[in-house]
This record gives sequence, C-alpha cells and structure tokens, in this order.
Amino acid sequence: MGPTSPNPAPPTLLGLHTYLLSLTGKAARGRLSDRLASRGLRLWHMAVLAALADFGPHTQRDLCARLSVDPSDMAKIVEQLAGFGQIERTRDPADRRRVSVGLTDTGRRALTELVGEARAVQDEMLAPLTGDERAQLHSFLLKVFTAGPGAGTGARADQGRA
Amino acid sequence: MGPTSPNPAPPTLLGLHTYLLSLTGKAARGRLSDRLASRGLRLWHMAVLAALADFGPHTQRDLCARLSVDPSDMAKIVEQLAGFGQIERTRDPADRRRVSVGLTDTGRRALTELVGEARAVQDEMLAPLTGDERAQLHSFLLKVFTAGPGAGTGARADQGRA
DNA sequence: CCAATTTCAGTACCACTGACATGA
DNA sequence: CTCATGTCAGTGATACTGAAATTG
Repeated sequence: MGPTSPNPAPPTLLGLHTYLLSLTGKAARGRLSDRLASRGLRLWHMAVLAALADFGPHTQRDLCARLSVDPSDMAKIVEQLAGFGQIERTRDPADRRRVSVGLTDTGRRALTELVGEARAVQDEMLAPLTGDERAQLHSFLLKVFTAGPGAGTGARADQGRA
Repeated sequence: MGPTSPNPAPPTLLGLHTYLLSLTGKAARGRLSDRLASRGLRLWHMAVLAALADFGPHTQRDLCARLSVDPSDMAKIVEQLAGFGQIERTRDPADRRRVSVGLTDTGRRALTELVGEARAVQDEMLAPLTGDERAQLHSFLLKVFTAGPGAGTGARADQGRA
C-alpha cells in the first residue's frame, strides 16, 4: 500500500477512521516485530517483561488476564523467556497449582533494550508529526483504547466469523 | 487487555506510541472484521471493492500493487467475490494473460453496506472523542501512513524475520 | 528462450478450542 | 467430586514462498 507507489490506496478506505487505524496499527506492529525479531524476541515477550517490571511478579493466569493472552499461548511464551533466563518460575508453596513468574536482572536489561528499539521505531514512524501532535495522538489513542475494548470483543475478535 | 478489567495494561507498553498504535489498530481491525463477518465478507473483500469503486476496473496485478496483497492471495479473494457476483472477471483481449476485474451493481451495493458497517464501528470506537478530535486523529494517522510505509515494508512486514 | 500474469500447493505463524494432568 | 491452574495437541485464518501454466 506504499503511498509512494504509483497506485495510491483507495480514498474510500482511507476515509474510514477505523480502516486507517487498522492500517497504521498494522504498520506499527510490523515494524516493531521486525526490530524485536533482530533480538530473537516477539511482541508478547516484551509485553510480559513490561507487565512484570511494572507490577512485580504474577501468576501466569494473572499475566494472561492483564495482557489478554490465551493461557495456552502464555505457557509457550513463559517457557521461552525462562529459557532465555529473563524470567524465573517458582511454584507457589501455598497453592502448588500456581506458577509465580518474576523478572530476572537479565530480563530487566532485555526490556530496557526492547523499549529502546520501540522508541527508535516510533521516532521513525512519527517523524512527520511535531512533538505536540505526537502527544495529542497519544492522548487520543489512549482515550479510545481505555474506553474501547473493555466490554465485548476487545483483543480477541481477530478471526471473529468462525 | 480490557481497561475495565481488574488488571490494567502495563504503563511501560501504553507509553510507547507504536505499541499503543498497534493495540488500537488491532482492536479496530477486530471489530471491523467481526462486523463484516456477519455479511460473510472479510476486510480484503471490502478493500478490493473499494479500489474498484474508486479507480474503476483493475487487472489483478494492479489490485495487488494498490492494496499490497500477495498475488496468490488475491487470486482467492477475487475468486470468492466473483462467486458472490460482486465482481466480473474478463480476459484482456490484448494481453490474454491479464484478468480485468470490474465491479458489478451487486458489488457496488455491497460496498455501500460495508462502508455503513465501518462507519458504525468507528462511531462506537471513537465515541470518547469529539468531532474535532476525530478529525485531528484522522489527519495525524493520514500523515503517518502517507509518509510511513512507502519505501520498504509497508503492509507486509508482518513476519519480517524470516 | 526469457519475462509477465495468474494460479496452485506447501510452509510458518498466530489465536483460539478442547482435552488432560495436577492440585485445592 | 468439583473447580482452578497450567500444559499440550489440534484447527482455522493469514501471509508468504516456490513452482506450474498460459501468454507475450
């Protein structure tokens, strides 16, 4: 859909706020995951590290709830992060079903670097906007996101029409 | 990631413009495709119909270039739309390799309805914003999108690390 | 013979479903 | 026995790769 390409995107689509939002979101996601891939990680890895850094240790179930990730997927993500030594898993002695997940120093360092990558991407993508405009964009998105998914389809709704 | 859920998303993530952008984009995409699914169509179907409505008949290859869709995927999309009677395919008599794709009246009607659905979704999602704010958001996104993907990764860039 | 267009089969990835093992 | 937690295998959708078929 390269705007610089000879064939521009259809105005009918670009005029729809939600469509444009999904396009730019896709581009953002793509660029982010490209960057993170150079370090062998994915977006969910960064999300888990960030959740642990911001709120301290979680059970896997709480991580799933906070990030809207399916438990079966979280199992794999946590398994990989443990393999990288970025998190530690310990069985809760009080309720041995629960696995408590906590950040290691390695994980904390990794998160710092990942956030740096994300900042680099956003400087790239948001280059056409002034600082004020970026701040406004951010506040708009935050409003939409905070009010938005809460009720119904939220994060899943990805292949809705089953 | 329901903001109304007991566990809020990590501020570290919400503070990253690109991450927030990808989250809201994902939500927009999810809601849109849910709506369209109720009519048995997908986002790409709407995109193709919109391209044909805005710019007239295309060869499949031109559709691919305009929408950044892989030719092998476009073949399936076009096949389905033809099955629904929303487009017509004719071999270009001058160059019989090319398939010219054009909109039917049925397709035009379908597009009108799909756009209506998209507008409904955007009224839902952007409810927390005033009219002015929506216009500003739109212009910001348009700037970012128009300047952004142009060169390389554009819409594909989804699993870049192959 | 080579290039362009379309089509088809195969691969990888992501998100979800359902079944299962463990433990409260 | 029941419910909760976490794990694992399997499904459907998406996006890409590579090769074939047709035509220029």
